[in-house]
Amino acid sequence: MSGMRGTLSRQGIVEAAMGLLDREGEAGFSMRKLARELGVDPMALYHRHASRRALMQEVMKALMLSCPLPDPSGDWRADVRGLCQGLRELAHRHPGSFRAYVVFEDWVPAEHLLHEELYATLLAAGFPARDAVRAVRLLLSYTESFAVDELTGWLEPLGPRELHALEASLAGGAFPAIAGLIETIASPDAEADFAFGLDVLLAGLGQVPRDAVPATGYQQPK
Amino acid sequence: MSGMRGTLSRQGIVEAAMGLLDREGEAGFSMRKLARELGVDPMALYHRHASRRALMQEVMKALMLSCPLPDPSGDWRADVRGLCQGLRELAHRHPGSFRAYVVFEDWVPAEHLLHEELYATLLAAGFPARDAVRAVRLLLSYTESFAVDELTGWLEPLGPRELHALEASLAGGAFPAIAGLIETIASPDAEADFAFGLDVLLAGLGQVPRDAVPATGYQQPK
DNA sequence: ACCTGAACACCGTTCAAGT
DNA sequence: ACCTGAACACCGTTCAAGT
Repeated sequence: MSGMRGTLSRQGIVEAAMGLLDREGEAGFSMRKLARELGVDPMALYHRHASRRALMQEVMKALMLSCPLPDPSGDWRADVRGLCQGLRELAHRHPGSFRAYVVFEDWVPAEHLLHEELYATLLAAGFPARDAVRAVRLLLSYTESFAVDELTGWLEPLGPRELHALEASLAGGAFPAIAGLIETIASPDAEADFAFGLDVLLAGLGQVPRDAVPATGYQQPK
Repeated sequence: MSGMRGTLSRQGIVEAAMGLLDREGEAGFSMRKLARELGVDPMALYHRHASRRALMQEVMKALMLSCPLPDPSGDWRADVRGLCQGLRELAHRHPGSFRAYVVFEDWVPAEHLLHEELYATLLAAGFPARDAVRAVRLLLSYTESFAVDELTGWLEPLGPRELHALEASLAGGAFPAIAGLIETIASPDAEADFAFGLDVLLAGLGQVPRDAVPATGYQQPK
């Protein structure tokens, strides 16, 4: 892209933007920096994308189009787990873009690919419409929050400096519960913690809809 | 604050910053605009707060200090619900600051007040340390995500323009599950949806830790 | 001790001009 | 048709100067 003479393809700009975002984070991203990397005048970008926001939408689209979507297995719980895990892997592959995606206030049709799989899985498992919509919101916001926490470093063991800062903030004894949990807080385990959350959600989803009586005749998924 | 001659108290700046943030959102906030509102030179602010980031930390502190913390009732589920509901109300009261808080990458000791209540509640309910820490992460990220979605408007019924945009994005029939759920997606109910998610989490939390072996870590229940 | 104001190195974006 | 470059209205922050 960078060396191509006079040619700034729409897609080339989007890929470069995604790379810059992933390398430097949203705070480190700017249209001017992107243009510098591509070796063009900043305004050349505006010929292909009307604004920074429009370009961001294209980046989000590219991001969501590259979200892994494992094939259905027949077991809805396994499928839900796989789809959430795929989204989490996307976050690991594209940390800056993923973070920007989660914070971004617009939606983008490319999200439909993942949503469709989740909805289809839950509907096939017998969830009534309302519960399926709520469950998907729950699963996505869990996975997105968890992944963003990972990217921020909140699921890595605390270093001595961070541990000391935490201990210092507890001085005075006003927070006995936190103080008693300090070793646990200091030693998270991203894989096990993520699995725990999914298990809680799946267990809860298997229980709660029982009392909902939808028009369509709901069977509790087992 | 604005008219006080020559006096810029630390707290006055923080309150004005919180107000500006809530009124205009993070994108609409700047040190210069804040100074303009306070009727001082932008650099006067730096005399009290070393940087925008430091000021933001003070805003986050003030925000978390004003989080409602309902008294314990003896029923851990009710207490968890109340604490999450309090956090959600904080978001409604301080939309811009809350959003900034969720996106903010630093933590602030004032968060301990809410965390302590949640940890104490769960520990008293018999949760082992590891599960309590995981549960608190789960409950907080659920509530924060939900509240941010509310602030973004994703829990208000879709207007005709938005509905049309969604329908247009489904043209071609590639997303039958979404298409079938369109009316449900278009008519969320913030109160009921929030309660549903809490019910799922509480039901799941009541199930999952039972099989966990506290000392060694988590084993997946079947 | 506290506030000011010029200055620096940035932003996103508009617009007229170049090829 | 596509790119450029000056310009505008912003940023956060440094630093020397004022009171």
